Amino acid sequence: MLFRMRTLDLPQDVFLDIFDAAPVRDLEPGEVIISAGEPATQVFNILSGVLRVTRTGTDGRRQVLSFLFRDNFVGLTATESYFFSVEAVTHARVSCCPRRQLDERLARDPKAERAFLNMMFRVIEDILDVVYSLGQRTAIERLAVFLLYLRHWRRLTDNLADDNDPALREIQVPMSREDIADFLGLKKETVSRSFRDLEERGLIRRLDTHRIRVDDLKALRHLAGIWDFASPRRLTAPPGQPA
Amino acid sequence: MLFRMRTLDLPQDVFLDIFDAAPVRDLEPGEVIISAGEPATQVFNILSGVLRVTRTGTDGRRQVLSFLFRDNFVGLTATESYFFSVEAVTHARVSCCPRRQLDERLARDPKAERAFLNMMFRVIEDILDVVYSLGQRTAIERLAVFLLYLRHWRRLTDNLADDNDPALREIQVPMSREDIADFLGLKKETVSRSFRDLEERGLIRRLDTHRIRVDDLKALRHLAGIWDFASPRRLTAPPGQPA
DNA sequence: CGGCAATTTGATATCCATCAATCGGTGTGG
DNA sequence: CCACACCGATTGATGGATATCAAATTGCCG
Repeated sequence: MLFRMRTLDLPQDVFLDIFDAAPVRDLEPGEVIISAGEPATQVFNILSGVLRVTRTGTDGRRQVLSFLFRDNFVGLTATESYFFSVEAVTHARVSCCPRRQLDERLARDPKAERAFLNMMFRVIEDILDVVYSLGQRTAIERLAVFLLYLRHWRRLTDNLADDNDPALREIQVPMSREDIADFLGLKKETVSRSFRDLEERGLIRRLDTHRIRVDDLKALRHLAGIWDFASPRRLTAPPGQPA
Repeated sequence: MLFRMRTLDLPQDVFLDIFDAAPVRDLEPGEVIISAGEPATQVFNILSGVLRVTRTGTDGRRQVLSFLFRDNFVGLTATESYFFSVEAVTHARVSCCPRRQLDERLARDPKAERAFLNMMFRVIEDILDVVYSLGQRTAIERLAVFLLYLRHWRRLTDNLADDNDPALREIQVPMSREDIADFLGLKKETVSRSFRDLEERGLIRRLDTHRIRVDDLKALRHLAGIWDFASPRRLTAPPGQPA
């Protein structure tokens, strides 16, 4: 499915080398690389840009299952066909590898398979966070979590080890309000209003549609009920940090 | 995390034999076998009964992440400690195995590891169904999906290969309204009202609190927007069935 | 600068939550 | 066996959060 390959704290790239020789594809915003229902023959590794994984019901309701960032990958399924679609949100570069090749690699190399398995656990834990958000959190709380999620991925893609790095005072929001809404189980108008609420409460400042300045990170984290997305996930401030 | 070990269509029990010699524990309703935060030292295989996997926020909001049925198992995590709790819903029997033993088994036996990996994919797909439900479906639709989900598990635990088996006209609902609510992201009163709505629409009949008769399975499936939970998951009726 | 699409904002409607009362089954003690 | 108490479920009345519909504004691209 969708994988998180990059973390600040784990050895990585244990099997990403299958993508080394793979062809690279450049994607325009909106371009589709996986369509629900097609045979699942390829896996992709994201080199740059942001993509979205979606599932759309017969009545047109769409759920964004995940966004994909650098070094994430998609495409592996238990079934013979994809049950989700994947499209570019921004300009993006992905490398494409036949699924068979990954299968063989995993079958041949126990270490790779083990690494893969561990990442599956991470993925499950990530998705369960989403389940908790959708089930229990209010609109503004979901948005707070989402902003921290974007901040987290910015940290990973840009290799910013320091949580206080000044670059992290601004959060890049590459996707549309509608994408955010479909990810958070809300409507785009509600997302807009929740941004305004966060701004009125003094937690953030909207610089423009796709750039948010964080004015009160502590309060944002408190509202989100989560400290960060690093693993192990912290529900409270790490020791040494002001709670 | 939480695993689906039993399906109607896949070879199974590839590595469940580690549980053969494991000690068995009998659980009273409400009894806890895993507490969030504890070191993740054990894995469990459910022999009978129903359990729930929950995650509770610091403010007391609780999300039921999953229910567990026969031949499901729980306990493996990417982290050193559990980030969820597991309690018995009904009387239940589980067999308990040191996590280390499972780890070693998977490390030693590539076939087991591969089977494990495949089931992880199933789990992810199941959870993504939940994500879609929580994000896009209304209360009554979520309940319709939930009833089909219980029906599906009844089929698996009782080995009812025939989808039209008369035993499946009644759905057993072992958990409380509050458990259902916390699973579906609703409140218990809303669950009650949605049951009544389904009854007023003629789709079901409440025989008693924990037994539901299905009067119009086709309509229930249509409302749920899903045909069944078998894999590959069908969004429409299988060929040969009346749509 | 003009025009289109995305976003924001406003007014209202709907769905679900909340608060409160009643119902119904179960177990206990008289 | 019945009265009572307790707990979960149901139902009712009301409130609040989010959706919907519509308009105004902003941003973006030619």
